[in-house]
Amino acid sequence: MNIFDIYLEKITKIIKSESKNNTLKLPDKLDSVNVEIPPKHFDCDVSTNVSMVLAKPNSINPNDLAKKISELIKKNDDYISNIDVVKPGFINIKFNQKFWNEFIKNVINCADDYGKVKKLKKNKYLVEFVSANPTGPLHVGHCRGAILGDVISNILKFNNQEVVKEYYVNDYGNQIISFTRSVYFRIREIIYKESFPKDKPDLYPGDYLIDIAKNIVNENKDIDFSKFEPISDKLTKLSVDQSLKFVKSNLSNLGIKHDNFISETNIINNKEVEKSVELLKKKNFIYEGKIEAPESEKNSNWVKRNQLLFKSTDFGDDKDRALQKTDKTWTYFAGDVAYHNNKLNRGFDKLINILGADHAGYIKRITAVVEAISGNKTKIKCKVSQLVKLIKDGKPFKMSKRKGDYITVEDLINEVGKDAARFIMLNRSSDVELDFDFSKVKEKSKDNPLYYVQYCYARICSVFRNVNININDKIDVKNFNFKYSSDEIRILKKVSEWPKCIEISLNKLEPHRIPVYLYELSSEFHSYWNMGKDREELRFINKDNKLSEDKLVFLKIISQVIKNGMNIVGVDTPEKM
RNA sequence: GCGCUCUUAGCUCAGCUGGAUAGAGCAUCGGUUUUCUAAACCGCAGGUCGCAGGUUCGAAUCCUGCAGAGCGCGCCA
Repeated sequence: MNIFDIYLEKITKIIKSESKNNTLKLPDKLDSVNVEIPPKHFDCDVSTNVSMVLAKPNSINPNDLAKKISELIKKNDDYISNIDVVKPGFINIKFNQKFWNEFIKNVINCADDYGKVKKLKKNKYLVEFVSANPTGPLHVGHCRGAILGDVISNILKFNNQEVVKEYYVNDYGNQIISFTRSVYFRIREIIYKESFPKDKPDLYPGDYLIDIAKNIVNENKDIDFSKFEPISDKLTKLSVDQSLKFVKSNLSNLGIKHDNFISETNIINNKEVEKSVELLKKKNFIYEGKIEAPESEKNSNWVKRNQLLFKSTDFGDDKDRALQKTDKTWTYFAGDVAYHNNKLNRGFDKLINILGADHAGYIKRITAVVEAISGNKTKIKCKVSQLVKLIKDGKPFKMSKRKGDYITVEDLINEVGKDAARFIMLNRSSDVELDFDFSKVKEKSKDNPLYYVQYCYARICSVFRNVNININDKIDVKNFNFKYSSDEIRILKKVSEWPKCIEISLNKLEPHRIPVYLYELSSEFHSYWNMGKDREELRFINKDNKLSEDKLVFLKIISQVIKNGMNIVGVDTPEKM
């Protein structure tokens, strides 16, 4: 039940019917008419700008028009206790007890579904996220994008959308060759006691390669490791598999599970690149040509060469993009073209890619590919997760690949826990760089928004515990008739904003709104709780050690919203803290 | 040089896709526990929404220009 939508519908109906009677002129579009949350200092529950939008086409003062429309709204509506017209022409509506009764019954009946966007067309989504190179465990930088993608998927699923979560494995190209060679040297270290060549810059030095090498040696007694060349393909596959084991375990520590892992090598071996290039050629988006040196290469020995290019400039990209190297192998981009063609062939309605800030420059060419192949039928939305600045002991902490100052996801989870990592990483808009302060995240206080929200839930649970009622029991509210004070209604208003929070998070793919909202709701609740210290009538449990029906239902719906929200964020709601 | 993102209180950030007197937390200072969980609450103070124009009845929000910060710009992936 989204009370803002309900009243927007109602108001739209009223003005349309007035327009039919020729008593009101409407503009071409009614998009800008809205029903919103009024600022705090007004004593009302919802407000609308309808008269300001309609004033101009009717050449009438918005205040006068507001008076006329507010009369029409109030007529035949016995849920309104008061309706005001305020300064520029806002109409402010205050609801009566009957309204809040209906509202509460509705929330109780919706239960786990409360907040879902109604009348939403069911779409098939593909969310691609993380897709980090399979050359080692995930580090903290990957973490934010991972959580962002996971929670965006949760929001979509909460709204009954079909979602496939996918990880694209870049197991092809030069980096993987270096990686495999590094593993090979580690294997020689184990078997032939040769020390690892530390001076070669193209090798991966990390200690985790030792574990990978050990596992490979132990699990493949039949392989002859004496020479690299004969086993290179096999070793590549084994190394990537081992590496992905780390990655999957990291993700699972974060509470994340992908549905698919798609291998770039498979895509290339299946000739999907050739097929995609053929397709684009037919559509006239591919040609042979030369590209200019980038600005950063102006002074180097850049050589212009003829090569296969994709016309991404047709779609607003800075330059056309190369598909093939001189040695005729495919570029990374070519593989990605094929991968996106593959996505499109699987019949998704919408594609979502979560990228790290360092890959933002890639967005234009990939949206260009999707547009070119699908003929603009399937939309792709790329979300960028900005950098995470680590702060330890009040100082910025720079990560480098050198041993020792490299924080992995595992380190992070060990230090702060899955829930704190998820909640804190989500608590900010993904467009903004995030300060991640280790000491603060571990703190069990108000400084830590996770505990603040969880504590709210735990407090509610403790009330239920004290009166021996199971918080998860269903409540039959059919015959209830509640009476709430203005302090309680203030919280109910916040509860009524939940569907709106979900709707915006969904439309804009901005999960940070959920933790922000949950914090605000919790704040209202903690505030109310403390009022009970001075005013006995505001306590939940009365003198006879009973919980009134009013309070029971009141607590129930707050806990319900917190639970629904925390489920989406993917963190626990402990009943005791 | 070009592209993307950002700039709101001393610090870290929200701000509902254009609304009303711009909101939180931290830090500072002061107060609240014989009472349902003080991991909490209450109060004081703090603002030229980077700057300059424009669109509009109305701009922190949209457009243009400028300044600053970050990231990126390969036949790497």
